Amino acid sequence: MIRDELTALVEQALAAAQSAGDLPEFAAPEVELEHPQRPEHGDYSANLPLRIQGLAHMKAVEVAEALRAHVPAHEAVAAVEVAQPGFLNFRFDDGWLAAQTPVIASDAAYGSSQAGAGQRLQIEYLSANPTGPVHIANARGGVIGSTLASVMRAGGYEVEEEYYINDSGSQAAIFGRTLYARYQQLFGRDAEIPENGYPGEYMVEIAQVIKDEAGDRYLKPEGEEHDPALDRVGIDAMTGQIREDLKLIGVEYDGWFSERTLQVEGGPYDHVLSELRERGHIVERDGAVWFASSQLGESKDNVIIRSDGAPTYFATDIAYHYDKLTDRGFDRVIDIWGADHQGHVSRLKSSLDALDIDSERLHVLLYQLVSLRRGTEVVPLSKRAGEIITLREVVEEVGSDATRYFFLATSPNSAIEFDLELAQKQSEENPVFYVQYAHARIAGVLDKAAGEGLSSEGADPALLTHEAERTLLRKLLLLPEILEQVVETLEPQPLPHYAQELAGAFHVFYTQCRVVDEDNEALSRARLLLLEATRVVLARTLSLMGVSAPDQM
RNA sequence: GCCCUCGUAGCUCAGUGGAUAGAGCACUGGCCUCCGAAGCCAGGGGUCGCAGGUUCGAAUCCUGCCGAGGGUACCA
Repeated sequence: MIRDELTALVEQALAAAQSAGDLPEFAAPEVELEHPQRPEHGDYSANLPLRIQGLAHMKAVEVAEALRAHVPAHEAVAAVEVAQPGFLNFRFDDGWLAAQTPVIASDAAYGSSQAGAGQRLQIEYLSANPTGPVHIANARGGVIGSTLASVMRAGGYEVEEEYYINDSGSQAAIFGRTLYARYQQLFGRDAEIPENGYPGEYMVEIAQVIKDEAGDRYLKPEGEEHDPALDRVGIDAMTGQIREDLKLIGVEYDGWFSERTLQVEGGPYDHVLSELRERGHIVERDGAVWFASSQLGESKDNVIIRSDGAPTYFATDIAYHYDKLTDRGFDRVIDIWGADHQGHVSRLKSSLDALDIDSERLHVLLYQLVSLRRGTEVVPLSKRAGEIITLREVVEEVGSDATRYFFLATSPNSAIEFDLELAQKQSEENPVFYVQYAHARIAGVLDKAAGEGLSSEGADPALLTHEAERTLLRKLLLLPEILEQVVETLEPQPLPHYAQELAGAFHVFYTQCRVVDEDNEALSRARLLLLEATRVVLARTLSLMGVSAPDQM
């Protein structure tokens, strides 16, 4: 991308200035260019002179002058200027800028890179317990995860998206007991929902579906334990519903991984346990088996097998990550978790290190929790509370595009509040429509032009000299940098903000520059080309966010 | 108590070492005989929680304090 080329110019200027004796020899920090806020400061700015003034024992402005004298010529650069208190500013050449239009317009994958080429990356996200429907707070992880997956693919990674199904353990057991109670009730028995069970109505619906399909196959004599096969049927039904609900917001996985399969004889769970035991990381105490994590600098030990013989979530999670990072051979794994799992990060990483797996290959991205409100009233989110606001309900009211945009535009580090009462209103005011409207407008103009027999064929981009045209072009050139930033920080929020800026630049252009003009066909063709380039970048940005790019609204 | 995250315009939030801190919503005023007014233009509104420190330069980094959310289970 252009920024890297200009960065190289500064590095070359430094080396040349030093070898010419205009600057003393010293090891300089890495050169980084930034975008000045004010247009009069140019398109890119290097603060290197300010950072090395001490090393050079010179005033920053003098350093900048020495560098400027050695900056090699470049087709994209019209001017290199020194500004107080010691910046080195670069200004684009208008001809070069305009010439980027056809390059962008013809590259549907504009902004892609090969940063992750040859690396297999797994992103695991959402993975809500399959003990109830997906609710709106779960959706935040789904939107972040699916967007990151798209962006990482654009960054050259080979990406697999996975949902980890917690189908064993105590929550699954309680789910099974609740389901059996509901199932029995359908046969007229006076069964009670267990304490800490799942009282929601959806359990009745699942029981009904099972009864419709299997009749009384799972009905045992009163007082007898229920058939564990019922649990699996129930979990499968719930998982199927989750899968369908997530499609509503454009979340689809490459794989669904069952926690239970880790525990087969001789599987990852057995292996990890014996491996940890051999390496001396296991202690037994109070009838339970512990991972001796305090020896590894953790604040405490952690139970991995409870005194009732059942593995904890932590134990199977070690096995799960072992499986991903060794057996399945991913180079990197990204887990996206709600902040309520924050305490789990450090002990999981320490367990991987204990198994000689470099825990740096695992990135856990935490997002702060979503709270729900209806007006001034706080709505509880727990599945074990009666009321559940499902993702499906919210999406049907607010729409997938507005929901995704809402979750993408805020930093994962900020807790957010979803107000159901304002959801509809907020959706109408959602900036996503501002962006989509830009896309629809472009489609409309291209359509009109085609109707009049006009196209961008043979366009001369050098005619794009209007201030609004150049501003728009400058925005188009930013996409590669935005994608690189998301790949590096694993935070998606630059995408929607960029989309909004780009749409804004387009709307200004549209207001000031008439595209289809019978009296000036050459200019019309050039502007149509600019529209095509803008459409490529807008559509690409929206597509990476999982938001639709409509031709009409 | 200890650990993690947050505190920026009336509201919702961007901005994580640069030059005069931004956007959307809300508010005030203006712009459609002309490609979509879901748009554009102009305006008001800020001690960037508080106090120190580091730096040529701090909303951004460090320390302390205040406030909010989360964690600190033989739940997941």
